[in-house]
Amino acid sequence: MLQKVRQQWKDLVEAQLAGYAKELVGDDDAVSSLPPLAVQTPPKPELGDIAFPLFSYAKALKAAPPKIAADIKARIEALSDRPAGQLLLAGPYLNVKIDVAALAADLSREIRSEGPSYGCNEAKRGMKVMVEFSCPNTNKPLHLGHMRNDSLGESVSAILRANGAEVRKVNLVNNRGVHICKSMLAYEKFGNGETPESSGLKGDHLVGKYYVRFAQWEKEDSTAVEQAQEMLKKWEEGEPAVIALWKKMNQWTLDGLAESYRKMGVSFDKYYYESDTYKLGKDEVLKGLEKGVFYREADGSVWIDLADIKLDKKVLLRKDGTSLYMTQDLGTAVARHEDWPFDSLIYVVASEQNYHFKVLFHVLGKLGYEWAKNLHHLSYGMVNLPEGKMKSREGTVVDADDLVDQLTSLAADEIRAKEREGEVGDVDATAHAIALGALNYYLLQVSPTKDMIFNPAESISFNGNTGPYLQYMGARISSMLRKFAEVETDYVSVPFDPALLALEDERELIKVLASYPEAVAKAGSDYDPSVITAYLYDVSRRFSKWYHDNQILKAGEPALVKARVELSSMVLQVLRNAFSLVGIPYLSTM
RNA sequence: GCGCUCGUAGCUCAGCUGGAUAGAGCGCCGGACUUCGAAUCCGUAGGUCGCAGGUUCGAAUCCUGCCGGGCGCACCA
Repeated sequence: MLQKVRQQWKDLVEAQLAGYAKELVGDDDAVSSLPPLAVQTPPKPELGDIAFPLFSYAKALKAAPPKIAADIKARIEALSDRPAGQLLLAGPYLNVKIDVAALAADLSREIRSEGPSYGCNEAKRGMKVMVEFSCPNTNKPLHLGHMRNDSLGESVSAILRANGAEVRKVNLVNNRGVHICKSMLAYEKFGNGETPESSGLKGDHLVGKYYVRFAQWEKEDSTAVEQAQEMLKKWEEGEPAVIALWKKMNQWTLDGLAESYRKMGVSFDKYYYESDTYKLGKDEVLKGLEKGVFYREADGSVWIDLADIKLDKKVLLRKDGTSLYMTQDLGTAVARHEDWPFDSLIYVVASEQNYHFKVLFHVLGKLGYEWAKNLHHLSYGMVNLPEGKMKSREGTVVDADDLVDQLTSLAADEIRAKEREGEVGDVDATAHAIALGALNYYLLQVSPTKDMIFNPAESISFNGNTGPYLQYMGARISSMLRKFAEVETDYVSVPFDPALLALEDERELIKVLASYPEAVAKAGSDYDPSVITAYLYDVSRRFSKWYHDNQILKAGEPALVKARVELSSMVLQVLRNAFSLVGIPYLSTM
């Protein structure tokens, strides 16, 4: 919306620059070789709303930028038909102060008619995008690292939907392998038939307990790992007792994970299990061999030479003909494309695997899959603690369930401390929503590629730049609108007059609201939820300052009340829309 | 050693497709509640944007080198 206004002015200035160049220099070459016009935002509101820096035209036009700015300004002002707004000179910049009242009028209409879909666009209309995330192991519960993954996966999926894509969220559960056998073995040896029911432990925590137990036992018995490998062999041979134990324990974990996901607001359209996919890919590799894009070593193993992307050689099939991680991922990608012919597939996986995905995508391209060029690895950095890395051996791993519970109980304490139980109604549900808002916002605030430090003390703070702060702004506006609703009948005949929103804070707020669609588009093309979190904070901060300094319901003049209420309700709609993209539950009271 | 990645205020982070005095939050210090919910708002202090070159009218932003942190470099996943 703001984009449109900007473009309008850009076209106009560009056209005038061309005309000006022709007059000044005289030939068409001078016109066609003009540098492109940059569009910027002035650093201070009093300098205008749109800025056109003219430095780069000095050479071509043989004139000083301030003079060019002045001349272009004069030319535009001489036009009879031009967009509403005012031109300002600021040295080498030609700035525009746009007609914010007109913008506000359009914005109000648009937000009212589009509601929850205000900000959405059609950029990816018709595109099928698969998003893979979470991918837990079935030998332990989720921890903080998974939470960053899940937050990103959910958020990116929502963002892509807002950009018009058809999204399918998928999970690939890692339910087989030696590490799974380790917890099985330890359970067999030390479990004494314990169950989630008998122990009172959540299934995934119970299984995790035996994974830890294995690590302990491994130190006492040097044959432990060997025994686990034997168990894996039996699993692969389908030995009934092993399969039965595997099924039982996997189910415990999966039930536990399902509960964690529910608690975290995470869901999937489809689950894939590695036990079904781990043998895939062999055919793909053999096809590649036929095509001559791979080669076979004397020992029978199959390789690809990655010299063309300046990497080493990589094994794709073992000498005994069995699959590897890479083989599996090749096969899984192909199988999924057959399942659901996506245009693009996004893997939300930690940056440790950058190399793996670089190779995977390249190999798929070599195999001739044209969709390979639309595969994307959404790589994210580690989550560390203030003391350093999380280490399972040192017991510093932050458990996902514990964290959510802890935050929920702190939020509940806060509600009680503020004596808001009555207004809030369901304290637990509200506290839980606050906990999720706090967590998702904290995790999504940081650019995905960067490692981040998770400071528990800071994450549980509900003040400052936090999820609850944003939720609070939403709740405040809702509260105010409820009050307004009681007297709304008095205002039905009062029209919304956007010209009354002339304060600087109001102008800025309107512009920010009008730029929301651009934030959604950028978040979508960059696969970056932090664009939305930053946007949310910007809107909230501006709103709270304005709201603090100015009265809304008590503004006096009915027309002014109406205008400010209208602005507030626009802010609320945008907040809610953006909340839904980053996993922050909206609360009408808190 | 090679590759990828990050290095901005005491701490946690924005800003990075080059542009006008580098921004927030936390913390510190100091203000604002008989007034639409103070989970709020305002103000002060705090930065050679890792270092050195280069490109440019202009560099936190682009290029090169160096230094420092992280990750990766298995016929493991």
